[in-house]
Formats: sequence, structure tokens, C-alpha cells
Amino acid sequence: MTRQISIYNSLTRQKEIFKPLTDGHVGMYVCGPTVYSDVHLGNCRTFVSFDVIYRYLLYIGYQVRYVRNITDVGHLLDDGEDRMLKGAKTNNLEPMEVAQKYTVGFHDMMRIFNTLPPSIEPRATGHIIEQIEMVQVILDNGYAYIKNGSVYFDTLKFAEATGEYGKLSGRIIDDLIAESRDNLKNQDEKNHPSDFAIWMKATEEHIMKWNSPWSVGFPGWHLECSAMSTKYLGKKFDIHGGGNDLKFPHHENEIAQNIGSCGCHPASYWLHTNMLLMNGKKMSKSDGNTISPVELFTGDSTHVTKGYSPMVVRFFMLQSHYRSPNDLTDEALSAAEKGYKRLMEAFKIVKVYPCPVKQKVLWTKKLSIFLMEH
RNA sequence: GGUCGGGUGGCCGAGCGGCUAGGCAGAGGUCUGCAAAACCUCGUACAGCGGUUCGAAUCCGCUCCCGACCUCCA
Repeated sequence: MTRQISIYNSLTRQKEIFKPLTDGHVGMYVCGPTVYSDVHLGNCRTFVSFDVIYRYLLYIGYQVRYVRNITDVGHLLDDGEDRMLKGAKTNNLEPMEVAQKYTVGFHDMMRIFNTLPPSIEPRATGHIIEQIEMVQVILDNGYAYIKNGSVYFDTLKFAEATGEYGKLSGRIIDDLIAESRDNLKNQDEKNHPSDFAIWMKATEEHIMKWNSPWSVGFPGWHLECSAMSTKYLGKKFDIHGGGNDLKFPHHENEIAQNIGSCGCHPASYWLHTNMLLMNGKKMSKSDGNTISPVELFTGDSTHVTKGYSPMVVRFFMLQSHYRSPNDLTDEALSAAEKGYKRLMEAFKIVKVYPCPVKQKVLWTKKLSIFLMEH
């Protein structure tokens, strides 16, 4: 009933024939946004890509459980300031108001881009208990240690015991181990620089914090995805996706946590989307090479000569393969706009054209995958 | 510097040893009172340099360019 497809698996670095764990069913987890500011256009590209992957899996007959999380727990910035805290200060809001505001904004934008909502959209703050439990299991298995109320994942021990650390991102475990001697005098609490927090003790001014066996604190950044994917898709599931900038450390650490707690790799296939560029360069706020979704729609930016409708932008994004960089330029957008209009004309004709019903249904269904009428 | 992707005509994108994929844009034309739509015609490109081969975009080597990651950005 389902068609055979091949997908590129980042874990094995090759295309593989897709075989779900359970015939006819697919469990797919995609790392969702951190809701402390407006959605980035690049973020939209990733979710538009996975929207099509989701739709395609449905189209070829799979029953898909698509889980995409909302990360609404604060995480530390480079300067040590918490994102939610920063957002709250900037806007004079409660942290959960910040999370709510940007979650709603994110949902609006996803609707504007005509993406189907995921089957389950769990929030990190709603799964603190699951995360605490996972920390405990990792501790019990000996892959984590406690320092001053914080709990750190012991990457070195994990690497030596399982040989699994670094597989996804291509980090060499020997280097990791060799590195350890030089860094014993590390300034912070970690035993090894590559260790990462799975539970952080909160400072006095930290607003989002919860009680735990180790301290009043908050879960580490990578933990929510491990905990929530396990909860809703099981210890093993089919597809794990996200932007390729998440490969390391986020996904690598996620794998470590999953193996460290349940002993198995979470996902069979890892899919990573490539980045959205603008005028051949990465988008960057500091050098002005950036545009927000709204600016793109309204044309209120020096980078475009006019506004482009969300569907044109979606069509443009889908013209390039999800594993290739997508270069946004005014010229490419206007070409996409004309192409999109033409395709829509053809779609209208097909819908009213007198032809056998079966054929018509088939065509309409096929076109819908890309044109997103549903 | 290391790791991982990517580099095919203006923009996408198939092909993955031999038979100029295709689409979009653009140009010209047909039809239209005008315009739009539609239709017709037009593009020998594979980052570069070597090598293997009768033959390479496709295999091998070197180089160059773009991007990501290397402690928290999709």
C-alpha cells in the first residue's frame, strides 16, 4: 500500500531505503522553535520542508505521528543571560507571557505558510517531570555526575563505554579522550569540556525554575527533545529531523542521552535541512543581511523590490531541495512568483476540466501536495 | 584548523561512464480591438586543474568557492 522511498540518512551519510519500524506507520520528531523572539525566516524554511516531507509520507499511504516541540524553558546565552529572562526584561513580561506570545506568533506564521500542524506539539515546560526522570535514569546508569546541584552528562565515560559519542557529527572520540588530560584544570564545574548540563541549578534571579532531587533549577537544553520524543514516539522511532545547525551539539547530545538512559539509538533516520541564504550569504543581523517573514511579505526591506505573498515564498523555498542551501534573492523570488502563478492557473484548469473523475481526483491530489490546498 | 553538507546554463533541478532531462525566468513569434492567458520557437551548462578511459558532469587525485557545526542559532 505504501510506495518504497529512499532518504538520505545523516547518521550513515548515505541514501537508504526507508523501512519504518512498524509497517504503514511513521513516527517523526522534528526539533521545534525556542520561543523567545519572532520566528526567523530560516526557521520557516525548515518547517516548510518538513511539512512537505510529512505531507508526502501521508500521501504515499503512511499513518504518521508527527511530533514537533516548543522549547519554552529558558536557556543560557553566551553572556550567561537566560533567553526567557532577557525576553521578559525587554518586553516587561512574565517569562510564560514571553513564551506564550512567541508561541502564538509562531503558530500564526506556520498557518500563513500553510503548514499542517503536527500531530503532537509538546512543550518543554509541560514535561519537567519526564525530564527529571530521565536525568535520574542517566545518573543511575552512571553516565552523569552531580556538581553543586547541577547534573552533567559524562561524555568521556559514555564515549569509552559505548563508542557512540560523535557518530552523527563526525567528532572523533579519540580526540575527545586525548583532550581530557589537558583540560582537567577546567575553570567550571564540568569534568570535561564536552560534558553538558542535563540539569542546571538556578541562580537567585533565574525566573523559570523547578524543584528536583538535585536543586531548584531547570533542565538542560538537549534534554527536552530526548524526553518528549521518548514519551510520544517511544524509545525507538523512525525519523528525527531538524536544521543542520542542530547536528552538533544538540542532536549528538540527544542521542547520547537516549542511549545513556534506554540503551538504544532513538531514531533510525536523521534528516537535516540545509540553510536559507540571502544574496548568496548567510543571514546575519549584524551586517544587515537579514529579512523577516513580515518584511518579505510587505516588501518593507531594501533587499526586495516588492512584497511576495507567503505562498510564493513557500513555493520558492520548495524549489530547492531541502538538503541544498536555498538562496533568497529578489530576482529568484520574482521568477518564482511568475512560476507559481502559472502553476496555479494550470491547477484551476485541471479542477474544472471535464475528465474521468478518478483521473481528476488523482491529479488534484498530486498537485495539492505542492500547492497546499487542503 | 577539524567535522559535515553543497557547488550542473539567469533561478531551480534530474542525470551518477557514452544517446543535448525537465521546469521557471528571459527573448522572439502566433492568436487576440488592447492586455492577460494559451500556444510555437530559441539555451550544449556541468567550479578549476590534472589523471584513468576509445569516451567523464558522472570514476580517482589536487585545488578553489559557499554554508553549517566545533558549548547551546533551523
